[in-house]
Amino acid sequence: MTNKKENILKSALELFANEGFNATSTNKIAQHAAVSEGLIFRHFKNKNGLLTAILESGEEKASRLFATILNQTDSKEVIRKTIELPFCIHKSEYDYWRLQFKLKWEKEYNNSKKIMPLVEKLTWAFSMLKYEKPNLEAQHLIYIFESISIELLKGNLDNQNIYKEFLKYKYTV
Amino acid sequence: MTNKKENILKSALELFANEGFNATSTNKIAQHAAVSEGLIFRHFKNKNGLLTAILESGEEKASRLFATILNQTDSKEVIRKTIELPFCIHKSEYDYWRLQFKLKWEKEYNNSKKIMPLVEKLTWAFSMLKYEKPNLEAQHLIYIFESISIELLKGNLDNQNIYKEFLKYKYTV
Amino acid sequence: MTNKKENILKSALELFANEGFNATSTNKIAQHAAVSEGLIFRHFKNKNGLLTAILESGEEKASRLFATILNQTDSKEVIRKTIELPFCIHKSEYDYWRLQFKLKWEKEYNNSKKIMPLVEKLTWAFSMLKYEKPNLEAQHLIYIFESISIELLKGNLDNQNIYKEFLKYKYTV
Amino acid sequence: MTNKKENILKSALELFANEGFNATSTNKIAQHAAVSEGLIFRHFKNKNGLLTAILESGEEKASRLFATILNQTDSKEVIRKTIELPFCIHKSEYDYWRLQFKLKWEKEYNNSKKIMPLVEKLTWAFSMLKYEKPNLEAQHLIYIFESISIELLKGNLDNQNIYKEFLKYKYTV
DNA sequence: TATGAATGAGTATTCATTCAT
DNA sequence: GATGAATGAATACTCATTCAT
Repeated sequence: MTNKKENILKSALELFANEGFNATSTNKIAQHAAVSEGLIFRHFKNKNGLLTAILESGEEKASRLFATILNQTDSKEVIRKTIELPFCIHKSEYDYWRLQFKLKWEKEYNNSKKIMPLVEKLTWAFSMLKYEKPNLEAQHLIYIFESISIELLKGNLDNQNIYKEFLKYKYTV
Repeated sequence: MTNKKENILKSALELFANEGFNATSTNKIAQHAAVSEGLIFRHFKNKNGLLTAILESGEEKASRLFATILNQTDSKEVIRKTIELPFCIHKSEYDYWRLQFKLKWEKEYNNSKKIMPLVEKLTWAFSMLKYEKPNLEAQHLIYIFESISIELLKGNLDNQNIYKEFLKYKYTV
Repeated sequence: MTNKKENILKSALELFANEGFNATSTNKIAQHAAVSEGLIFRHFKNKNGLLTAILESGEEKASRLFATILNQTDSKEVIRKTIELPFCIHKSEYDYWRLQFKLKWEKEYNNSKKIMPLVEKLTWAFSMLKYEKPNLEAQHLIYIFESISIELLKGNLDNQNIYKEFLKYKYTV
Repeated sequence: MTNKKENILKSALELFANEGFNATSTNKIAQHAAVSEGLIFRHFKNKNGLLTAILESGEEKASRLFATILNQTDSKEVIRKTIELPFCIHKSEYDYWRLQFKLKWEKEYNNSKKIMPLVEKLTWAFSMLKYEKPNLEAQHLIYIFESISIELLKGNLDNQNIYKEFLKYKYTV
């Protein structure tokens, strides 16, 4: 991938994540990436193509993140890793995830099915640990997981570490 | 308030909530409300003014919703009401709340302080019930509360009732 | 004439003179005059009608101004009065005259014929005073007259009094 | 400069000069120049930028015009050249100058200081010629100069040549 | 007489996209 | 691969004007 193409992807990600897809003009992206506006269309066909490219290039990242949990064989470890996951995301990837969460509000991009493997793994973990209603417990933890993520991505991290410990204590992991 | 003005407010709310603020043109709103585009600006000065008007007219609704919890004197009842709150919202008000949640992603509209009274009330409730870390428990429940709300507003209500009962059971309320 | 109608005329004159006819919206006039926009159209049919009304209501003023010169029987006095005329205009009438001068640049309103009687009177005066080319002298003085007027209306009155005396000295009047 | 950019400048100058800045819509300019409306904004940022570009591109023209007088070393020649200047302007530049004179009525564009060097040169010339009040004489001639210019630009050139000779005779130049 | 709601055409400007080079 | 000129449709917003009350 050429330097300029990558610049476009980076700039677009940053702008889409912070200002929103619709509020970001291709002109702004071009300026931010220091390339001509035409180049965006040469590389990505259109603005939506650019968004798709960003999302796809992040897909791998996302899979790798989940994989660390899905590969776990110890049930307690599955829960612990799930709780810790949002805190492990590197700041440099916040833009990508902020964009993902924003897009969830648009029907076309609401790919909530991606989290299903994690739900199933958690269900398995909770059933191993003899929780009464493992699937509801899994859903419960996912909800908490999502709220933490949102809070972190919005920059409200005040006492999140204390809360993380609180959670681990609650689940004795 | 004249009929047409109200039409504009209704149409705009619906469109902003479903398509997003930026993605909704004033022209589209006018057509949807069956009024001239100019009328929007005569009544609300500009597109942002229209958004503000929508938000303000919903403010009251929101306060009333929270009030039912904040007035509670029984600690268990506070928790039970909090869990049930998202399920009590009438479908006709979904648009308003969906808009609110979408806007939380824009810095200018992130009024996360509005929920503070509820956090405090929950802290009080948990401390009354001798929970070890009442403020963390409050934050915890708020997180769950927000995730449920998001899920409901997005239309994923499949087994939410079962989950609600699960939660009430968990908190023995 | 009702109070409100007069308010409209005054406000419109002020705004037309200072911001220009095209740059002044009827809305602005209405606000400035503290009346409803509709009233403007009730009284003057349309924006152009308002301009016409202003111009007509000033016509009389203008005629009276010129009359003081045209009635003169002493030739020297004619010249002296012509030189002094621009300086005699009351500040409160500057708006009217500024509007007049601005409109001269629009073909439709270029009524340069209004000054003809003055040209003729000056020609007469100069011929009485045995000037070689009285009609050219008249035209000459009119040019000076107009430049002074423009300068005064634009607010460049620095040393205009000295210049006035200089002129009177030049014409020995 | 591309062909189309120049077309825009030419069309805008013509329309601004004849119909006025406010009365000329960018749409009209685009049609007149046979380009898309968007191109105006790509080249000049906004309507005001277009005006500025026109004015700047004429600046040079103006300087060159004045220079022929300012470089003069013979005092009589200075006066003669000043009198003749308005008559030397080529018809093709009338639009530019008409625009300049119109804009003088708007505060933002009233650059009356540009004529100062000419005033000073004339003062010098009149003092060389032993006129009693050289600075007032300079101002006087400038006033005449401006009135002639206005008359010519408005198309009232009937007997202007006779008047020009009259002036030269008056100043014996 | 006076208001204020309402409109349709118009305004400057932006946008995503195309294309010749 | 990369640019920059060019476009047409859209955008938020303004305007003069009408009309029912």
